[in-house]
Amino acid sequence: MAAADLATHPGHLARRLQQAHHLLWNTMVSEEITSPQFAVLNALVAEPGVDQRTVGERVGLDRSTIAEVISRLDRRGLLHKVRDPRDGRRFVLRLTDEGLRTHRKLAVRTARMNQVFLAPLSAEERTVFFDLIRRVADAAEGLRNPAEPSAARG
Amino acid sequence: MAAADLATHPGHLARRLQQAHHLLWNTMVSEEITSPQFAVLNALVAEPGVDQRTVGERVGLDRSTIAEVISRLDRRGLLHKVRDPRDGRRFVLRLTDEGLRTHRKLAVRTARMNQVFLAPLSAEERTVFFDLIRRVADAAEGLRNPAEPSAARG
DNA sequence: TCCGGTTCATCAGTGCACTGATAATCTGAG
DNA sequence: CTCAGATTATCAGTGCACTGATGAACCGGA
Repeated sequence: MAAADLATHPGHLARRLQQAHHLLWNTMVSEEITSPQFAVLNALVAEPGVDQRTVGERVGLDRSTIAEVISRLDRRGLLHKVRDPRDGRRFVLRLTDEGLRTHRKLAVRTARMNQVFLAPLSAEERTVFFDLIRRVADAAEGLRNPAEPSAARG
Repeated sequence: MAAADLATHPGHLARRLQQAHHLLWNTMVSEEITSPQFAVLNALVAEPGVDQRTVGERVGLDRSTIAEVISRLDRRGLLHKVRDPRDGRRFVLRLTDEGLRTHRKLAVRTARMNQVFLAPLSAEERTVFFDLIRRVADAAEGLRNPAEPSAARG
């Protein structure tokens, strides 16, 4: 078995794509707030008052990672984290004014960055790009929980 | 500015794609050797005796990360790292027999995993998938070093 | 009321990934 | 030969990401 060509390895391409994105993010969006952190702010704009686990589900982060991201946002004063009076296990999360301002500012820059990032592709290609990646990612995630609704479609 | 739909954010998709890959890798290839570690082994099969920096360049990892990955492979006895007698700054890297065996074994499993990973796509779509990702990643990396050979084609 | 099972959050451990600073080494100009 | 600048590797610091183990809280049934 000789050396393989990494250019045909989707895992390697996925990593390169993320690195490329990270590079653009740092230069065009923010050096303070990372992309996952923005995703959390965004999720809390859409659903104020949800708990940590739910936010993790929305943005695709596991329980440990989401805990760290949220604690950083908390330390920076971008969100509040208060115990749910109706369920002592949960924390209810809500953006502060500062968090809301930050989200607004970064949302604009993020849109600009996405334009630059996707500039090499035509409008059509972008649609395909999203579609293909989503299909591959969805399928792999589906393998994790092997068929929940067994009665859904015989 | 309301909440954005992350499904149209390439950065978010890139992260999800990598997570999906990580999941499959762990279950189908190895829990010990990670995908970046395999990439390093693979690079050393292709070019035995190169230095650390060059390997990093081949697999797309920066100087710090490649140093850590290599030190882990070294600790596991998968490669040798000896000072270059002709240049005291460098280390010459070479796979051990164990490293070679590991690469052979994982190369087979990696090929199988890639089949499963790409199963949702037709042969045509896979070509497009690779092409689109590569173009986006290349373009973003190109923005980092703005035009090296200024005299090449003026 | 108590008890078992589930859920939410945290902690410990490991590994990838980047930047900026530092030290050792090499190289070329003088 | 000597010094300045470039190159190679390391270290410190920060942050994402996962698993497995632990503890607190909830919920349903006996």
